[in-house]
Amino acid sequence: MNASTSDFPTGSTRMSEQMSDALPPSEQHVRQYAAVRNAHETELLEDYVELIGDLLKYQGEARSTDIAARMGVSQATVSKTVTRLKSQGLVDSQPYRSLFLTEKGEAMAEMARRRHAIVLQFLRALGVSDGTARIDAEGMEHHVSRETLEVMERFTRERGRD
Amino acid sequence: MNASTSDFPTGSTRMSEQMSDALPPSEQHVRQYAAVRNAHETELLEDYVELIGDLLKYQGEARSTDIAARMGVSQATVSKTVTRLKSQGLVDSQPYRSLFLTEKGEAMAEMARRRHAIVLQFLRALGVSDGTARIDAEGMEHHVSRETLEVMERFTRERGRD
DNA sequence: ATACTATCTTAGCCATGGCTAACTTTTTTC
DNA sequence: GAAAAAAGTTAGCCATGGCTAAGATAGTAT
Repeated sequence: MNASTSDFPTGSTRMSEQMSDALPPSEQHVRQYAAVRNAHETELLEDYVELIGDLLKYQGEARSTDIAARMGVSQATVSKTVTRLKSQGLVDSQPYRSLFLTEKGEAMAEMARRRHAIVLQFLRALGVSDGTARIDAEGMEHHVSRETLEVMERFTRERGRD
Repeated sequence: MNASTSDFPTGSTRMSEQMSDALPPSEQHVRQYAAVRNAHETELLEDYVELIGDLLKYQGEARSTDIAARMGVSQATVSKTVTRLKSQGLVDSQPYRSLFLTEKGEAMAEMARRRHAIVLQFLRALGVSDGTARIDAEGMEHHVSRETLEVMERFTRERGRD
């Protein structure tokens, strides 16, 4: 099981002083859930594109095998997803050859990479251990708005760096 | 071709410094993605259970209509998901009647509610606006580990301006 | 009591994202 | 240069999470 589902800090939260647990107005509530569903749609594609970009950058090549190995997924699954990436104009490749990013894919990768880095550095600046920060950043990055990213960046700049 | 050899282009010994964008070792990378996939599995069920708990608490009843309206989803979708919740022993209900949480569902709801509150309060304490904090918290909450939650709690307690 | 309305369920569709198994192509090795 | 290994693809399975349309049940008004 996942740490984030089974574990919980034992300290009390004093949330009774705050309305944080009251139901938001319906329309706002809908927007929240819609935002989450929306993020989920692109999440996996962003992860692929980000990983492909990193592989190209650090290993010169992005092969399906490497992706499968790093994502912990079968090659067949990678193949299928890559088809989708190509149909969305994010990736370019010849059969049985290395993968490349289109301009659009490049832009998405760069955005994802930057966002990932901001979240990761923020968590570390906050005092979270490296291993945990990496895991949490991977999951959180797709759900952090522009505004929050800016706040995180500022925080890291001002108080960060141990 | 495949250079599974040097994942970490060396140079800096302190990878907490500037290595934030380098590829982590494969096994660690796999763990990161696995954690995300894992979180996704329970994410929706947690959201339902949390919402049902809130509805029971603040409206006395949890009807499919309310859930559909708040989640921005069709009643049919709610019906289907509730079937799954029941099969997992999280929810209890008679056909055409209000929904209730089992003990297990109650526990999950309580956990989700507290985690949600911690993340939300943390974001606000950080300086993120309320609307954005609500949206981001909804997406982030499922990906925040116990360790990070504790750090967030401490931060809110010490520097929080509620 | 009947009819209308709101709520809930079921059936059947689609896309996504996993998997295994079987096959093809490319690369390596001898 | 042929055989073996590795890499990539395709086909077909499954569960999830959306949807619409149609039917069943419950609640409310007349």
